[in-house]
Amino acid sequence: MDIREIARRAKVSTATVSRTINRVPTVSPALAKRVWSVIEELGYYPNTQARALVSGRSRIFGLIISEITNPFFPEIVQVFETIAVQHRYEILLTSTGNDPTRMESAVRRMIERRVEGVAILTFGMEEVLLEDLKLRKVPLVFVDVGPPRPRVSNIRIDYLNGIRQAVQHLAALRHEKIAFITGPLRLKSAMARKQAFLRSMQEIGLEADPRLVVEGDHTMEGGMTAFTRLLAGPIRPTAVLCSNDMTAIGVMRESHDAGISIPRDLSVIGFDDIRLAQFVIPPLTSVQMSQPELARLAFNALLAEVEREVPAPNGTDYLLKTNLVLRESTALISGASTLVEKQR
Amino acid sequence: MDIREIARRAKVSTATVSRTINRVPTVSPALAKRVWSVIEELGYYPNTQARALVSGRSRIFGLIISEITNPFFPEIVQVFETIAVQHRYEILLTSTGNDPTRMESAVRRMIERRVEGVAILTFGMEEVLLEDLKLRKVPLVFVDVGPPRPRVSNIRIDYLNGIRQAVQHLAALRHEKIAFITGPLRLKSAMARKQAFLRSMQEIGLEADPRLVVEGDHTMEGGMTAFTRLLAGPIRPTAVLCSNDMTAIGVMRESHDAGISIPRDLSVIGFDDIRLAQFVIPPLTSVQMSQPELARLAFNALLAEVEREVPAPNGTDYLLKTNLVLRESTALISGASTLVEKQR
DNA sequence: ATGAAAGCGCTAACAC
DNA sequence: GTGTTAGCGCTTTCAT
Repeated sequence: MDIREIARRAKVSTATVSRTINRVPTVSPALAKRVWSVIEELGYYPNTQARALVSGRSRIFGLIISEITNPFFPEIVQVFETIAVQHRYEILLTSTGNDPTRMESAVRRMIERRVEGVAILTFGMEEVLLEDLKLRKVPLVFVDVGPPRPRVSNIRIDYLNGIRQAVQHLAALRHEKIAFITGPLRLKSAMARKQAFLRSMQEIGLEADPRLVVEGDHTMEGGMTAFTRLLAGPIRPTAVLCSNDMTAIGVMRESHDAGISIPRDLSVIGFDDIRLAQFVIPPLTSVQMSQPELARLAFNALLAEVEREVPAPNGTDYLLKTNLVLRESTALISGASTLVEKQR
Repeated sequence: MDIREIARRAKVSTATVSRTINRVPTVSPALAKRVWSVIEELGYYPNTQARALVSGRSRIFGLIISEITNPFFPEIVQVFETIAVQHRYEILLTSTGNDPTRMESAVRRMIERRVEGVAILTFGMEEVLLEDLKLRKVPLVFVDVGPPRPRVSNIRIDYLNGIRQAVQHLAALRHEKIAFITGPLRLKSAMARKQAFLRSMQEIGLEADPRLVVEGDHTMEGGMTAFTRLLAGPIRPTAVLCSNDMTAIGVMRESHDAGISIPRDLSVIGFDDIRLAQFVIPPLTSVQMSQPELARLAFNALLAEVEREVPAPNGTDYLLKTNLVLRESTALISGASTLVEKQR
């Protein structure tokens, strides 16, 4: 069953059927009605590959993330997909696991399917592997790390805002010995978080003791290890700020095993505000980097680029703010029972 | 750049280029080499839509799940995708949120893209909405609920095996007042779990008190509510088995708020063994329904159906076992310090 | 073993 | 307004 079959039965040309389906306004209502009724009757659905072939538009966007099993990403995927469907786009999803081989194969698949744009939300720096896409002038959107080029957009994260709030929140609770567990420092995003922490401490005249800044790797296990090192060190922190939520969850886990009660003995703050942060016990205070918002920005960046006639010479920048969300993992240093009130 | 360009530069016909790309063995090595080198040089990638159009094979499978943000699904998506890529398939992913409208739109999109098969892993019963797919003889694979039809396969879950292990584990720890929090009972999978619980209790001569069986909805909030109802009831359970992990996490959360210590005062067991089960405090003992295995079965079912010449009249059944995974949320009823040893 | 050519299902330019 | 028709980029007979 194809467009000709419909044309025959509706006694019109294939062009009219095509116009009807694409809602071209010049089709007379009478004919349109006849065509639609045949379409309904036969349960006809146009063939996307054929449409894509002739129109030169696949209506597919690529979405590259690190790992769908990393709790940071599912919500991004969900929102991205929802918006895509609303705009009649399909998405080609790939988890690369930061494996260059998989990244390469993802790029090949995307080119073969002729994606109209790709969002690279890995926070990594596999930029080189994307040469093939750039060559083809496929619109790209990165987080923080995209090069200044036409058709390459960037979502800039304002790490400082939320981290400053976190530090000031801890300071307000009388904490001074505040530790920071970083992410893998080869990641620009991890480095930026660390810098934001140091700066925030300095701003309020607190010294960020180098012995209280240890490197993690953004996993729960990494958080556990890092916290163990912290405990073994010369200074016992009363609060610890983590470069992401999984790290913070590792700290909570390790604290529990070590008999340290949160928030009574130790205040903990995460970063990202993944959903899981609400589920742990106690619910984790975290610096929110809105995943829905990130997904929305990424999609809109691609869509804007696709629709733009003349691309900006250095791409476009978008800004994503971060904000502290208070829950129950922080308290006054005294260890008194005064818990910080829940925000929600 | 297209296949003609390659043909021209390699001084062969487009047919030869096509054969080379598709590794048809009759192409002479000399020509093949020439063709490949032109392909490399120009960075040519064949256009998938054109191939799909002429070959009639899209090399796309649909994957329908409830919600990617439900921690049960990310690993399934990950494994399904990985296997798909290995077989040069792409996947069209949809979260329906059990919303019939979204289900309908998903089906339409999948037909328009001419998917070669669809895995429906929603544990729901939106079967009616899939009529259009069945009409087109698209291979389908369900969990438990697929009708006996050609080209419709089923993955049958052996709920009893794991739930029996869970009940016997609790019994071995001297628990007798064992509660069960069900899922939404309109779901066949939730009903099957409940039945498995009742039967397991009966098998070992324990009475499943109806007042200890309450309905939840497979969410954390539902687990909290259900457990509250349990606490308000006439009998105080010493152990609670939950229809899924999120429910169990709700119970843990509520227990924490109520000052009930797990596993000292209450043993808790979940179902599904999502990754999150390892992250909560204490790590949750759970009945594992292997998500990688489920994904693998689903993919292979579709692939087998695509490659089968003559479909089995009533589809094919596959079996997925369940097994108890011991962690730290269960203990002897005495409340003594004897913790069950970790399995890993 | 290789090439010429038909055609997959659709859109869009052009003609009326 | 509506129809005719030439492709979109590829695979696949059918000749040779």
